[in-house]
Amino acid sequence: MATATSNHYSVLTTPSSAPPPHSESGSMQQAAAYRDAHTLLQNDYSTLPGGGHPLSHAHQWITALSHGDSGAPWPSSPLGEQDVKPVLHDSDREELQNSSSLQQQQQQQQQQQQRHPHLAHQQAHHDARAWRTSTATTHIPGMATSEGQSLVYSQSGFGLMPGGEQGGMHHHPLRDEDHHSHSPHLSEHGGGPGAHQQSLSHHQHGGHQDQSDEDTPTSDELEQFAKQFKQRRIKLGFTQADVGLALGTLYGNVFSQTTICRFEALQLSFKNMCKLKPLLNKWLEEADSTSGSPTSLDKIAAQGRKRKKRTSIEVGVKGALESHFLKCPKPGAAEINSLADSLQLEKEVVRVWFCNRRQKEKRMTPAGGQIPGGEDMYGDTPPHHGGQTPVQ
DNA sequence: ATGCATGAGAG
DNA sequence: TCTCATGCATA
Repeated sequence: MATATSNHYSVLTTPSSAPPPHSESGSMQQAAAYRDAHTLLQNDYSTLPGGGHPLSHAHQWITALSHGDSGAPWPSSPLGEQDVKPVLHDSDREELQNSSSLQQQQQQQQQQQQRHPHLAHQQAHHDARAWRTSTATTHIPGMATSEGQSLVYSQSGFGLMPGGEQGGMHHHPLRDEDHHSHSPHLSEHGGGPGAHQQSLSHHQHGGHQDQSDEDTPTSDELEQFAKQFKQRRIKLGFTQADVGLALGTLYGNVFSQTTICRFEALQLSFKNMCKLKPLLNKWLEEADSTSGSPTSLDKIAAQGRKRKKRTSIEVGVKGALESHFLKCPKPGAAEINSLADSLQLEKEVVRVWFCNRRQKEKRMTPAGGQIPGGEDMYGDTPPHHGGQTPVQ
C-alpha cells in the first residue's frame, strides 16, 4: 500500500531535546514530531534548544524588514549563526530599479516600503487563475480594484508589485468564470509550456482607471519574460538555485530552485508571476552587468525545519483521488474522511492532496494539458463567499 | 521538474 | 477550513 509514511513518520526523537516545532496542533497531533533521519542528516537542523521559537524559515525576514534595509536584515535569531545570511552588497534597490535597461517598459520605482506591524493581505480578493486566458470573454468589466488593500506581501516587504502601487493590479484577464459557457480561447500555443508565443498582446483594461499599462504585465509579457529569463540565465551559466539565492542577496528575499523553476515554466499564479518578475528582472540586470566579474554567490545555509516525509501515493490511489476530484473538487470534511478511509490514507494527506490539486488547476500551463481557455475545467463554481469572485 | 507539505492569512 | 505562496524531497 502506501509507502513508508502511511502509518507514522520516522520519529527519531532525540532523547535530549525535541521540542515539537509545531505551534499548531489542531489537526495533526501525531505529527508533532517528525524527525527524519534524512532531514537531520542533510541539513544541520538544530532544533533551537534554547530559544525554541519555531521560526518559519523564510518568513523570518518579515521581521527584519521592519528595521528598514539596514544592510543585513537578517535577524539571524539569537542563536547566532544558524542562518546568517551574508548580504553581500546591499545595492540600492531604488536606483537599480530605475535603470531598467533591457527589459520592457516595466518600471516600478514606486516601491514604497510600508512596514505595518503585521504586513497582511496576502491574498487580494481577485482571482488569479487562468491568467493567460487573456481574451477569454468579452465582458471583462472594469473590475473595481480594491484600492484599500495593499497588496504588499508579507514576504515582499518592499513594494515590488508590478502595479507599482498596491491598488491597481487586479485586472488581469480572468478566465471566464464558471458561469460563462463560452470562451473564445484563442490561445493556440500548441505544445504547452514550451511553445507558447501567442500574440494576445492586448490590454484587458477597459480603459478606466489604472495608472499605466506598462506596469501591469500581461500574460503575454510574462510568458515572454519567463522565456527570456530562462535563456539568459542559462547563457550566463546560472542554475535556478543560484538565482534563488541571488535574489536573496539582492532583495533579502530568498527563493528556492522550485520557485524559479515554476516561474520559468509559468507554473505560478498570475499574481505570483507578477510579484516575482521585477525581482528576476533585476537579477538579470545584475547578472548581466556582473557577467565576467566574480560574482560572489553565497550559499546560504538551509534553514531548519522538520518536515513530514513525503507520502508517496500509489498510482492506483492517485487515480481514485483524481476520479473523485473530477466529481467533487472540493470535498467536505466528511467526504475527505471517507475517502481517506477507503484509500487508507491519512485524512490530512487526502485533504492536502485536494488542495494541491486545486492549486495545480489554478496555475496555468497545467501539466495535464489543460489548456486555459479550454472552457471551464471541472465544476469549480464555488457557490459561496464572494471572497474569490473577482469580477465585480 | 514535480509531488506532497507547511504556514500565513482570511472567512 | 480554504486559498495561496513557497519549498523540501524526490522521481
